[in-house]
Amino acid sequence: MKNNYTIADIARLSGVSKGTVDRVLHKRGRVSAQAESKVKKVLETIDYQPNIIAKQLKRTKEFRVLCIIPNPKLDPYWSPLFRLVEEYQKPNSLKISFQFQYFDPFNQSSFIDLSNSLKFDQIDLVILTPIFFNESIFLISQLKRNKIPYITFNASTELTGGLSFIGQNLRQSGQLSGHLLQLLDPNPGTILSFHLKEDFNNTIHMKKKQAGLEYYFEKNRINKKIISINLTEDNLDKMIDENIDLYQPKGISISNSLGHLVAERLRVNKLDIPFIAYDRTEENEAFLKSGEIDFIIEQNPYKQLETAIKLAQDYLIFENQPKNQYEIPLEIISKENL
Amino acid sequence: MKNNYTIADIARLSGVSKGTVDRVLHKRGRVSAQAESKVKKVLETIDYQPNIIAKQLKRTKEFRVLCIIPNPKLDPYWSPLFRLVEEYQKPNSLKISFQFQYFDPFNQSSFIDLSNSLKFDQIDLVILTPIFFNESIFLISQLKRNKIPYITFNASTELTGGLSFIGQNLRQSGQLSGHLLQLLDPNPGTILSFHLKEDFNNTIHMKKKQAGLEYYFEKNRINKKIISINLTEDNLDKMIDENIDLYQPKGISISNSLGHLVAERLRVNKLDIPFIAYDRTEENEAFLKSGEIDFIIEQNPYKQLETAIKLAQDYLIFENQPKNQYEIPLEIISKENL
DNA sequence: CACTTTTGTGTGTTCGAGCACACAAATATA
DNA sequence: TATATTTGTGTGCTCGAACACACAAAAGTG
Repeated sequence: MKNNYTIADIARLSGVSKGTVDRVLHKRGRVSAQAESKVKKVLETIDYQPNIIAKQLKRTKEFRVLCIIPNPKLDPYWSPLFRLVEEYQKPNSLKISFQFQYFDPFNQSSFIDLSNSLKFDQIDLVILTPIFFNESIFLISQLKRNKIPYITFNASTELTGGLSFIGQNLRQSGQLSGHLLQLLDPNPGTILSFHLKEDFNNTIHMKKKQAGLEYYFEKNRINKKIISINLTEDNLDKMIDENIDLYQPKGISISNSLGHLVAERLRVNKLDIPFIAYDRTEENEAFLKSGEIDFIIEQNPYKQLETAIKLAQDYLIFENQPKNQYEIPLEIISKENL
Repeated sequence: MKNNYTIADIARLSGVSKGTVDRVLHKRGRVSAQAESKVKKVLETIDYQPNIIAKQLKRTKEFRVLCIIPNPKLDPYWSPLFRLVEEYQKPNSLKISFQFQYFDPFNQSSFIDLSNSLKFDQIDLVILTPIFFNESIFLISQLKRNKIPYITFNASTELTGGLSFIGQNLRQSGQLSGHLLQLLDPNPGTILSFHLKEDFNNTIHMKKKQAGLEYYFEKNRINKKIISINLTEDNLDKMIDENIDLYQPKGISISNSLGHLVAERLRVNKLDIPFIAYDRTEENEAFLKSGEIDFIIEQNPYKQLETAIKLAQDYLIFENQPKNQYEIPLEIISKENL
């Protein structure tokens, strides 16, 4: 059961030189049929696992990882990523460099511009957040053409071919949101589902959460009507007020991290409507404390990107194939466990 | 900002040989005052980070990690650990070996026996589950005496000195349990908190969960009375029935993974009482589906041990000091997101 | 003063994989 | 048959840290 055979061991066991063993292992030709069979016979009896440490020491080329992420400055949801950017930008002795490129999470054309400006010459792996559906598909097709492995996080594209996806089951999070709303007010009525400042049809996470929310009430045959409202205009406050006034909802959910905008209206209008928000931003936490927000469903983008980076290192250095998908559990935050 | 200085670089820059640089770096003496100051001057201007890969290649000694965990065969809660045991027992090229030692999670004397039989001669790191408070303290004091770094997971001992702890905030999970029970039935009344087959006073996780549960109702001034019931006898079924009958509770919680034993009684007696169970065992999942269990709070011991193992490797090989604590988020499982 | 011991310094080898290179033997081409 | 080319094989160097070893110069001892 003991291991740790080296190329020199194999050479000795098969009666050839380590150069020949190396040629057999890497299929580089220049080996006679006899020599090859001798080596292969030995390889069958032992379990040879090359020493990755030695392999990495020999490597002179630096691996380059490109991270395409939303600008942490433009959305509090993404701001925790800053710490990771700082940590992984400094040089290390592992011969892996990380390069970060930002786009505006509220503006798809900034994602397009970034995609077009990218050069994949010397990139060994890409980590990206495909929050814009169509544009991500284009970018990913480019990666495939260039045969660059990629890891997605936070949102999935339903496209196979990536090395790994790290994130939550968004549909499930929608269901969870529905369940919590139902617990908070079991009476029949209307649920308002707000989609703020984003293009609902092209932003994957919104669609999936919405689908999960609807599925929950449908599957459990609960007498509640879900009204989905997209607001991209400037006078958000007024629109939110009007919709709440119109529908008199028994519960409110929101699909991105801007819940505080809705909570603010609840506070101003002194309304006590069950409200589930997403993401642990400072603003949302404040409204959770003061009671306008009943639960926050936290997605932990920091942990997602951290996992992606660790997987990338593990893949490049130790040649460990990651699992297809890693689910970061949803955290449910209430006033009590803040 | 570029890095990757080698010992040879430093030798050249300071006008001495790499042997001398090495002696300065490792404080092994045999260096003249002049030579030392020359080398130190260079070290101050550059940011030398030794190449860990080369360091590890040179290492001949195998690191030995001892994992002291509950026997996965004796409790369904721990059974997922089997996969990890299998995966990490096979040899790798990293010169780290993992050794697993089991104790019975329902029997503290088995933990004592195991503790006494351990030899720490050639152990470089210990990973353990300190579910028995007093006995763990003794074991940990031994580890400290032998200066063996250790990582705890699943339960914490409140003792400092460990490398890292991986687990959940148990107190918080008790609060969460209380919150969910409150949502399921907001009326005043009694909550039964069962502690089955375990010594309440010596099992940390039970105490902490209980404290969290009580704190939730206290802090929010909710008119509910918490009754804590310890059952270690054989005729559990009868005792559970009697207590439910006596107190007519508005909600039930349990502090370990044996919730299915209570759920079974709810089914037999056709009772519809809100019930929060812990841990995603097969039995619990079945009762979640059929409705006796309303929520399962999952602690994911697999992910905990996996994290502990990864941290151990990272610490030994790459000399990365882990954070003091890693929280694995609690997962809330309901019928909808099973 | 002759010697032993200590101090200081540089050189060289090892870990294991990977590859360049030297060089013989076997074919191919003139 | 003489020369050129291909095929097959082994040797040896490299990556960077760590440490053994050789060996000088300096200091200590009789």
